[in-house]
Amino acid sequence: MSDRKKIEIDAIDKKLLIELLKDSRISLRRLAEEMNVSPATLHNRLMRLVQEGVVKGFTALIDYSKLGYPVTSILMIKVDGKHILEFEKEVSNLDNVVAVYDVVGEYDVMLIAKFRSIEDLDTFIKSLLKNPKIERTYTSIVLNVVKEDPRIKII
Amino acid sequence: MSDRKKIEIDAIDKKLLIELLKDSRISLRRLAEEMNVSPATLHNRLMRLVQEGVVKGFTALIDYSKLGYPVTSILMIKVDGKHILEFEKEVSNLDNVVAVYDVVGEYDVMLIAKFRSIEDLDTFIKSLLKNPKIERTYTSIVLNVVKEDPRIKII
DNA sequence: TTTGAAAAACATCACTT
DNA sequence: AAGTGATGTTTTTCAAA
Repeated sequence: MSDRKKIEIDAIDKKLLIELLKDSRISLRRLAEEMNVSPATLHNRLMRLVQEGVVKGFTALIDYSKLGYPVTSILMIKVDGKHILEFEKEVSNLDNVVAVYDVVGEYDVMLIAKFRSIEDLDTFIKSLLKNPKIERTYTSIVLNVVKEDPRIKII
Repeated sequence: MSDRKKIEIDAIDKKLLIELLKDSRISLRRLAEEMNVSPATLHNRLMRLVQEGVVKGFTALIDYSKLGYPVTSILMIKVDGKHILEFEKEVSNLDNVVAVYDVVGEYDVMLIAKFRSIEDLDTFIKSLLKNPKIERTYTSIVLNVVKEDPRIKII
C-alpha cells in the first residue's frame, strides 16, 4: 500500500510533473528555459518529488502485444478472509500481473495480467487454484485493450 | 486498438527495453558502455522501436494518492450493442480514465478511473448514465490499490 | 530555495567500416 | 547494421545570494 498523505506541490512542481508525464526523457534544461527558472531549480524540485515518493519512477510505455503478449485478462478472486493481505502480496510479485485491487463484493481481489498465450493464462489460473487460500475465481478475457495508460490529467 | 503484429527484437533491443522500463531517464551512453555497443547503435535501435510503435512513449510513474487522487474505481458497463466502439472511444478520452477494456459477459466494457473524491466519482457515474447508449453499470470502489504498475517482465 | 557558472557527461549526426 | 569522432547540449554540483 502506498502512503496516502497528500503532498503539497506548487505551480512549478505541477508543470514539471505534467511535462515528465508527457515525456520523461525531456531535458530539464529546455523545460527550465520554457518556464523561466534555472535548470538547477528543476533538478532540485525533481529530487524532492522523487524523495517524497510522488514520483515513483520513470518508465517506457510499451505495446506488449507487439512484443508477443497479446492476451490481457481480468481475474476476480474470492480469498479465505484471513489470508487476503498475504495473498495480495504473493500475486503482486508475479511477473505477469500489472494490477492488483482490493475490492468489496462477491470477490475480494481483482487482478489484471498479461500473457503470451491463452495456454499461459490457463497455466497461471491453474497454479492460482492450487492455492488453498482461494475459494473461487472468475476469469474474463479482454477482447480488446481500448486504452491502457497510467497517466491521468492532474489539475 | 493497437496494431497486434508482433515485432522481432534481438538481444540488444531487449536489453535496451528492459533498462528503459526500469528507468526511462537512463543515458544511452552509459548503457551503451555497459553493453559494449556504441551509443549511436542504441540511439538507432531506440528510434526504430519508437517508430515501430513498440515504445509508445516515456513517462513518470506517479503516486496519485499523494497528489490528491485517492479514489480508484472499477466500472462495468453494459452498452447498447450497436454503440460499443463509439462509447469506448468517448470514455477513452476522459481525463480520469486510465484503462478501458472490451470484455465479454454480463457487461461489455470495463473501465478503471481515478478521482479526487467519492463525490467526483459520483458525478462521473451520473454523467455516464445520462448517455442513452448505456443500459446498465456496476461500480466497485477499490479499497486498496495493492499494485498498479504497467511493466511486465519481458522474456 | 534559487541562481549562475563550470566540469563532466550526453545526444545526435554525418561519415566510415 | 554498427562504429567513430565532432559538435552542440545537458546534467550535476556547489558556492553565493
